[in-house]
Amino acid sequence: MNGRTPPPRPPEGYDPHAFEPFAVTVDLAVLTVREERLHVLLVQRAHEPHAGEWALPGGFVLPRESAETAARRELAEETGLPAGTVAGLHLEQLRTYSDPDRDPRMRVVSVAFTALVPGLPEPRGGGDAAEARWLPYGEHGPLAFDHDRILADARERVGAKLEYTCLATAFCPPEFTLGELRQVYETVWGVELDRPNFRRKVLTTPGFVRPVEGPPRRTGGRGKPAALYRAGEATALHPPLLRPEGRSA
Amino acid sequence: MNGRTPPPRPPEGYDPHAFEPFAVTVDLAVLTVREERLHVLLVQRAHEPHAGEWALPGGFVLPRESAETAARRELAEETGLPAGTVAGLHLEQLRTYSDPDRDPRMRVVSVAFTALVPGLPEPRGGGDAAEARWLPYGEHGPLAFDHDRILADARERVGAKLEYTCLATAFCPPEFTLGELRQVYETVWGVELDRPNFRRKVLTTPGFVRPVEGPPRRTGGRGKPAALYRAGEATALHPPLLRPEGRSA
DNA sequence: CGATTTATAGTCAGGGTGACTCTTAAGGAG
DNA sequence: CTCCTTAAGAGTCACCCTGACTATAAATCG
Repeated sequence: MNGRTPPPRPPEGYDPHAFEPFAVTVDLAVLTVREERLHVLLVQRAHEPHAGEWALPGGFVLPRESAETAARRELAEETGLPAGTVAGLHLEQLRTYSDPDRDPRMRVVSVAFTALVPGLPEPRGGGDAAEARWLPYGEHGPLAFDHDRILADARERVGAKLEYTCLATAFCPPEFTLGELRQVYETVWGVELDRPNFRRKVLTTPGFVRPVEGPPRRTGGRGKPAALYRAGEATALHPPLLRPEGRSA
Repeated sequence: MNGRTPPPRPPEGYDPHAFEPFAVTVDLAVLTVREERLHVLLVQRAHEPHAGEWALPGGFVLPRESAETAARRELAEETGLPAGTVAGLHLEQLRTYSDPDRDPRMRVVSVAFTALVPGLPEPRGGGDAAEARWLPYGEHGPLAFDHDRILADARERVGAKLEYTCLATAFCPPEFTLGELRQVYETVWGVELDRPNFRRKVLTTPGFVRPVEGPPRRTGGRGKPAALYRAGEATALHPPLLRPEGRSA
């Protein structure tokens, strides 16, 4: 904003229709961990341009919406999740992409968000998407527009945030085992972590997780049953949980 | 972006003038360390709304500009710095503010940037600003629009980035002493750091700083002359340099 | 049943950090 | 000139966190 007079070209006053308008959209990089792999929610575009290609879900910001509101609305529309569930999801602004040529039709500025979801509600492909699916990160052809870059930025941001926040619990269901939590780190970072050391770090960080009363649960698979935990009240991680080698995969 | 059809209301096709447009602006939180205090570059608004009030510098994104380009252009215009100097400055996208009511005139979405500058070129108040000045952080009345929030977000972001990046050198002139570098941390974080420990940490982090050949320089004030350093090639800090107590001032 | 897999407990050495002391080299006050 | 103040820079020491590693318990699978 700013009370500046509008841009010199075109030079008129404040008539909203007097100069070339910008369209504002949101794009969503929705990530989840599924079958020990990082997955992304993608939609197949129904219209030109880039019809038939895969893209991040998203859409236009409505006249009376903030970008955050629009992002939650689009997320609910595209995934078919009930609005109540979407309201509780971790949604974070990533950055804004404003290259003048990023959309061939007109000037479109897009505010990108990152969403981390635990369960895997199979999407329904509502709205303008021909189809919506979870695809393993990296196992999709080039995405439409500049979505490959947005997605890469999202993954990098999430990987970095795992180091110094308690964000990893956002990938897990309400009750989870330490093994599941460790899986999140290993999947996003693309590394293997030492089980006992990871356990010690998580349990000695106050407020990271809270144990759940009651009997342990069988993971359904092999191995000794693991205790269940819930996300704690802490949001930051001091000291941080650094990934093994400076950079991620 | 997204090839979605434009929003249902108004429901037309892709005629850029057919629906209510958004204006897109940039706002700049330009920070520096001056006389052992954090300072912000502010401008006094010349026009309504909020005429006469202090605000962050910024302005409209032009039709063929990206937000980053617009931010550098506005920074040069408002501060009077030569374009070459501005090109080398550290400029980073903070986040985008899109509340529907943040500007009373029309729908304005603003991409906020944070800039860190070393020296203190006294600004000239060009452009639409009645005046431009460096003001100590916090010692300014409420700012126009939602600029107080933007500024607070910028300070928090910068404080966090000092922990795990080499960003602090962006506050320093090309050649600086470790005392000046330490001042940056102390000023932004609002804490006192142990001199020997800070020195050890900086010097043992590969690529953080590089010593400058030649004689040491007198700081002009009292105390033993300090050796000079330049910024190194490293950008990340592994392990990080954590502030004493979880949160900043 | 034994092999495998995973959870969980525990040990141990090394590195980084916080707290601290000491010396050196400037400027300022008398 | 001398003493005091200030800050740079060198060095010590103990503690905590971490990575590497071993061991045990409890489940599934063949």
